[in-house]
Amino acid sequence: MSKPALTPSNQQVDMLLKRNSLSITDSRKKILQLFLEDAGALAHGDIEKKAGEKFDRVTIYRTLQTFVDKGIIHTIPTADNSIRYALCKDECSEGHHHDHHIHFVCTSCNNTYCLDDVVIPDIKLPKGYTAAQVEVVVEGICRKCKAPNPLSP
Amino acid sequence: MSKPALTPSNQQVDMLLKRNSLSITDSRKKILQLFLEDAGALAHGDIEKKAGEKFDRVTIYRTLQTFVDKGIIHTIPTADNSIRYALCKDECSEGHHHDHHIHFVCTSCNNTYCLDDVVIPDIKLPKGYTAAQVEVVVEGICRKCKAPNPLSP
DNA sequence: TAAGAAAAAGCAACATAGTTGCAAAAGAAT
DNA sequence: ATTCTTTTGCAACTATGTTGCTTTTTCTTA
Repeated sequence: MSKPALTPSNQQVDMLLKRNSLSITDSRKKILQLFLEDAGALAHGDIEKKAGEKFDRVTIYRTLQTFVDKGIIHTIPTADNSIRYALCKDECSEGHHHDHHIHFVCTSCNNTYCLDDVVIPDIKLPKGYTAAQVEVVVEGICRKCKAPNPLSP
Repeated sequence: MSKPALTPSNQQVDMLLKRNSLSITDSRKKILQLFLEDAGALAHGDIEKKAGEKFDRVTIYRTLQTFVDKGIIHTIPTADNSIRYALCKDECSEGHHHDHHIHFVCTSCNNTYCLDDVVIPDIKLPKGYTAAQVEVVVEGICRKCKAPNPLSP
């Protein structure tokens, strides 16, 4: 079964905002809903399009920044110079992100997914280097885009 | 032994350009020298500054793109939405990059280094996902910034 | 080494992404 | 409902990157 894109209830979204001491506004609700509906990651541009020209660009920028600050979403580094955002898991809190999962960018559909179950392996650094955070971005073909080849399992 | 920042000879730079079937121009020589002198990675802005306002912005963009196309430099993904470039090792060729090393971003000096000796470990993806390339970016404190003799500010 | 062909640089204009200050509007609290 | 606070939208601005076209430089070869 693939994840159905069910619309999150208004209450669900409101609760999430309240839990983070954020006032409930149209733009925050709409943007948060977009994240909850979408399995992948969203860039500022995606949101601008999906929100249907309802909100000012600046509002979207500020809302995203607010969500990042609160630990609701996190940024994903990409090679193509566009910041993408995805929902954080519950362990994240204000000013304290724990993104210990890898990010997968599909070169076919151009979506970015958080693979929460894939653990980042230990990286042994040379002497003198201290790691604070490790980001792993894998490029390739995602499950959905995998060619419908009848021979492959 | 650490890499001394010796100025590469003109011939050395010219050879490198010729080997890649690139005509030898002032901007290409200058930019290539900057990469050879610098152990870390450079962003477009860094080059613009270091080149001393000698070249047009567009020329720098196009030169970097040319170098990437030829496999002389490669791009490094960063979280802060600025593309950085670093020299490729010899295995890279036109249209065929092999960046199997990790990238280290120092949060103190803000430099990016290619740690060529650190091998990217195997990442086991969920069923259905196919990896074409894996990018690992480690944030932390680099050797120079940790060193007891703080020479740079 | 001079002349023509090809490539690259420079310029201008445009496009996209992101930021800041401020007034108006919406949300929260009483 | 009124006040206070927060957020929004607007305008203007900066930074970053791209494209078309003309001039200059480099390469070729005679």
